[in-house]
Amino acid sequence: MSTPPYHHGNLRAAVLEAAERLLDQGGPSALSLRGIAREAGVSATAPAHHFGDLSGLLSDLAAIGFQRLAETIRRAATDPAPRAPVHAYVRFAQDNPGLYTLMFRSDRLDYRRESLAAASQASWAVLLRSVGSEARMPAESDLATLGQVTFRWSLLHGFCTLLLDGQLRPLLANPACNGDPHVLLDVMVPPPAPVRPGPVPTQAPSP
Amino acid sequence: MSTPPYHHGNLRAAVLEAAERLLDQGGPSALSLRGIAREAGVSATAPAHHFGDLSGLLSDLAAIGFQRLAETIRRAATDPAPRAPVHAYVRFAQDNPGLYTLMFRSDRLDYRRESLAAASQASWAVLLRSVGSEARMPAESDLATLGQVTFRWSLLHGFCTLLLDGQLRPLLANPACNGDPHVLLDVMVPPPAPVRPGPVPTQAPSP
DNA sequence: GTTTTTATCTTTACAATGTAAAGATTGATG
DNA sequence: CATCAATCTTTACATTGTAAAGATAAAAAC
Repeated sequence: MSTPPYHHGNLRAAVLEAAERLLDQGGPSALSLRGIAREAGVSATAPAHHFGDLSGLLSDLAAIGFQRLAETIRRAATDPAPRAPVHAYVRFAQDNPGLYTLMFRSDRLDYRRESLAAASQASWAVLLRSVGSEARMPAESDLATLGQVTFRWSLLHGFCTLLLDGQLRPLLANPACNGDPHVLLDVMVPPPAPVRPGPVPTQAPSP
Repeated sequence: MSTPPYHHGNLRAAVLEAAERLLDQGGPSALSLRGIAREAGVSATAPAHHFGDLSGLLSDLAAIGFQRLAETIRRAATDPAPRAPVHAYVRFAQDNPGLYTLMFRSDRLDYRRESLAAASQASWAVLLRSVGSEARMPAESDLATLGQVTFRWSLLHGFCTLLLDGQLRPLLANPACNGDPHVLLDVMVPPPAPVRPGPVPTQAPSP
């Protein structure tokens, strides 16, 4: 058997893959710099050269998560079913519980990182477009649009967070749910969900 | 100056207070078993005898948080303003960011703990009552009630999580918000919010 | 083609953490 | 008073993040 070469070649990608593997197995708490290096088959301090420190590595991983989530929503938006994006969002969280949790654990991330800031901002564009806004940044929108965006994201993110945290288990134990979160999701999400602009039925009037 | 007595007296309460002090200062990531012991002025392994391990200590602290949150909602429910509980919930998260974050970080908590399980279950009762249900457990409710509960909690929890995580900063930077999350909250929360049962306007019909 | 530089990876080292085990102290119990 | 049990301390060990210095090899310079 040949010893591995001193220079890995593309350790950066290998480390991110190793990290995601551990993330899928043991959740965010299983992500240690040394553990990831071990999984990737390199020395304990090798990743530091590529990512700076642990929060740098996790931030790049979270950035990948935001990119994938945005892509998932973008793709689901082409589905004729009006609530396809909603279910796609939740399914993303279900399919990638560790990654989704990591993405919103700001104490382990560094939002000054270029990669994470860009990916996060790109998610905003997708979100704004989903409520019919042409703006690319929330700062350029009017209050009603902000309300819609906040409403949508809060509802979905809250649901996913509670779900992954196990807080919805008592609800899902109810026979009417049959253990399926999407049943709960269907009775929770307000029905019309206009994709294109127009009057906002579930919105409060301006004070 | 007299040396402190070998037996503290009520170290349990002192440790919890020390923990909350550190939590308020540095967030959940500042909570280490040794650091808490240091803050309480005892040896590093003293808390272990009262709480077992770190997750035990944090679980008891989170349980206190759930009790306080439930009490906050209960008190706000007597306010004539229909949306008082909503604002009270968000204000609780704003006033206790570390505690609120800890309460929903399941990877550091142990829900098999009596204290935490009881406090969490008590929160359910309050939540169910807020939508007019008489049930004390979600398992006893019908699907429509579950939908309402899930809707309310997801929306509020999602908003608070995003807020504390800093994800709403781009929105709050919008001049219309004036940096106040409650402005955003007001345009987000659906208006009628019936406290007592009746037809549910923002709810989807059964499929 | 040889030398120098630079990026990449390893080894070593150190402080901090969680927790297990054993010992010290003290209030309670008989 | 003697014994016990609860409480707290000391000691010890494996693990972590990360800084510093050394080894290796690819790339660049000549």
